[in-house]
Amino acid sequence: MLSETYRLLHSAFGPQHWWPASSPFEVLVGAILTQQAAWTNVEMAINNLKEYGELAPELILSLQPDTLRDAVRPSGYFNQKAKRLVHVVKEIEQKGGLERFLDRPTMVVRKELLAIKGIGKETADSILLYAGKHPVFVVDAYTFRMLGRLDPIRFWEIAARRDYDAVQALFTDAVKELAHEGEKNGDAVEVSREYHALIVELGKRNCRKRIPLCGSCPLREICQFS
DNA sequence: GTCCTGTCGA
DNA sequence: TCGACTGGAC
Repeated sequence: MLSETYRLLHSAFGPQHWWPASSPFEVLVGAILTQQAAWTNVEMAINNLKEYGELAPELILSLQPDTLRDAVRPSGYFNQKAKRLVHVVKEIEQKGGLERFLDRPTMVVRKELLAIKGIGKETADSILLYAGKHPVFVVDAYTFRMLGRLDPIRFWEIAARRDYDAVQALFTDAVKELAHEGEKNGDAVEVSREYHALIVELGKRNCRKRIPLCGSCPLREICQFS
């Protein structure tokens, strides 16, 4: 089911080459700024930050609080996000810097990320998958929505409950299948990166919240909602 | 369940 | 003019 969904999305939308960032640290910053915000707004915020220099831990920690707040303003929740950024960057610098922090067993890093205020499961998994190369699946609002519509009998409950772990387990199995289909899909990291990006694309193009566009949806043949 | 917030498109 | 946006903390 979810393997077929991947094939349909991939052949309709093509490779997404995510995350749109030029360094692991930029992924970290973007992962925090994109919480409940449109990516176009996050790009504005990141460009603002780059006005002050190379996007690096030292830059975040050297900016005055109100300067930082104004820079991230376009991404919304700017008071929270400015503080969140500083706190997260401090924590990770204390642990030896992002690269070294990430270069350890997946579940060890994940547990430490979740212990940092401002990082929940989705943000932690985004950082693991796109800043590091850890094979974890990122579940977001688009994923819950797609599942709840695709097969309400099976998925409505966990989607309505926003059961992150249950949904992640479903996709982890699908990713495992896809990664074992020879060379064509790539390994678990590649498939997970691509799959999440494709679901986001689906959420924006077709599986929209209020007015879904089912007529042109790549999943229309297997979706109960259409 | 509620708060936090700017930007864009229907 | 309003809903939606790759959530998380309390």
